Amino acid sequence: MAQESDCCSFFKAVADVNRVKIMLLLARGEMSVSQICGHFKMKQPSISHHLGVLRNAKVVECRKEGKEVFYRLNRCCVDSSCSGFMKRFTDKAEGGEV
Amino acid sequence: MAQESDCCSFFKAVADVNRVKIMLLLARGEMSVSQICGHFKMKQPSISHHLGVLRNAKVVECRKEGKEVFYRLNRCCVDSSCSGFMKRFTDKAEGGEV
DNA sequence: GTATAATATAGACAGAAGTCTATATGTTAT
DNA sequence: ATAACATATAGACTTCTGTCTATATTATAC
Repeated sequence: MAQESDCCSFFKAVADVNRVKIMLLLARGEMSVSQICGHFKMKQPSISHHLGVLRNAKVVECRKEGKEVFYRLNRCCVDSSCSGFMKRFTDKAEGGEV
Repeated sequence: MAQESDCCSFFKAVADVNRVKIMLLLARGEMSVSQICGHFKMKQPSISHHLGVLRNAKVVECRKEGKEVFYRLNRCCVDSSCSGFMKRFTDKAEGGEV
């Protein structure tokens, strides 16, 4: 099925405290990078790095407006990844090959 | 709330392909360490290491029987961690402090 | 054009994490 | 007590990851 890498890209993205904090911020609404930076001690490049990880994992999406980039949470990704993951452990069909 | 560390211990545990594979195996039922080893190329100490990570995160539980240790999946942990995590992003109350 | 601002990228570095070999611990059998 | 087996732990090594500084990129303003 080779689905582990996908599932893991989500979970790896979410396995960092600062990234979860960013996600919680974005859960309140769209935010520019500098606005996000305002909530952390980390430097801007570190924030950009985390946003990149979240973006690659489809956990957040962004849109450009002028010189700013606005990020928003992709709740669908969070929900489907979590739900899908749970399901894998109740679905008896899986586990045949590992 | 300082809940991030807990949530992250689960997600860190789950953010590794081999650990997810172990979990999928255990979803089929209780298994001894050597049985688990039989499904991987990794050496036994590596398996034990991963089991330790999963155990610390409460993702699996174990019981000793003679010289063998049987591990089983703690579905409750998986479900509550995933559900709880999803909830944090729909619950508007959170996000006040980060 | 140059300057300034917002974000991303590159590279260095430290610390975390995964895998290995070797060994310790604990359990059963002889 | 000794041996054999199952599992865990310790330590070394390598790779991955998070953070930083410095710089590149892109957009606006002058």
